[in-house]
Amino acid sequence: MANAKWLTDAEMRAWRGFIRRSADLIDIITKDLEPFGLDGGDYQLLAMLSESPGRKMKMCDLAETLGLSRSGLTRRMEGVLKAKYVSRVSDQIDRRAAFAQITEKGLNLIKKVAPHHVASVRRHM
Amino acid sequence: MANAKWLTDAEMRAWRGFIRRSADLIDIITKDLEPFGLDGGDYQLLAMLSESPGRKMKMCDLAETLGLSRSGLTRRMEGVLKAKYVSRVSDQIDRRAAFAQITEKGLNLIKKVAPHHVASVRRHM
DNA sequence: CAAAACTAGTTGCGCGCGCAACTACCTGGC
DNA sequence: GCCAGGTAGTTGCGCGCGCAACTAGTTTTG
Repeated sequence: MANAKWLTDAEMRAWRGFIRRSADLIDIITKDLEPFGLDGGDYQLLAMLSESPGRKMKMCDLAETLGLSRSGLTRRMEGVLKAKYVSRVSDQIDRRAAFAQITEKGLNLIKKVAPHHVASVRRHM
Repeated sequence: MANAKWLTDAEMRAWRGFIRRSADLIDIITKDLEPFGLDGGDYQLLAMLSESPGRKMKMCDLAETLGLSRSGLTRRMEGVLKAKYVSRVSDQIDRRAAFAQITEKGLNLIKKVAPHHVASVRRHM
């Protein structure tokens, strides 16, 4: 069991390092988005929409792909809706559902920000 | 630039995958600690103290190693203090400072939880 | 020494998130 | 058709965190 314990210690150090570095990395890259008035969540949201067919996604699918709860997405939408980067489009077939659609303004922003963001990711990885 | 763009897309997928998987992984492993009444932050705190000389650390050093702000650590301490897993010890030399010292109860807990946690990390990595 | 600059820890506040409860709508069994 | 059960989205609430401001104690500078 001494051997197993040694392995465990080494793995734990790796694990802790992973936790710390992941958090720090996300933090740094988020800060690089600040000058554009975005945070990491906004960026991911706009990026997903900009690459989706029709520039739109159903709310629940978007929440899923962003790793958010439905309520979390509702709140996150508040910001990008108010900034007119995204608009809501109701689904004519399923009247419960709604789409989030990126606007021209949002599209222009993401096109402008993307190179900086990519450079930031590449620089810090 | 087409080539650069292709690389960028591939890297962005990797980056997004990394973000998602990191978050999911931490989430899963945190949930595996719930049966013991701990979350990931409590575990890291107790683990750090249990391995420190004298079973104690200065608050500000502890905050640093845990990747927390000083205020964040103050709040996190509330839980483990109330549960009597950690006690506060004031520094006789620098009277501004305080130590967090893990108790026998906390030490017993971390010894009991560690194997499960390690197994959880190894299983999900 | 005294005054200024710094440091350790706490507190008030706001943010982003998940969970649970709710409304509105759709769907499947009878 | 009708009602039970499921699903999309919103809202109330609480949690954990960082930032800024504060207190109290320490170090530096003149």
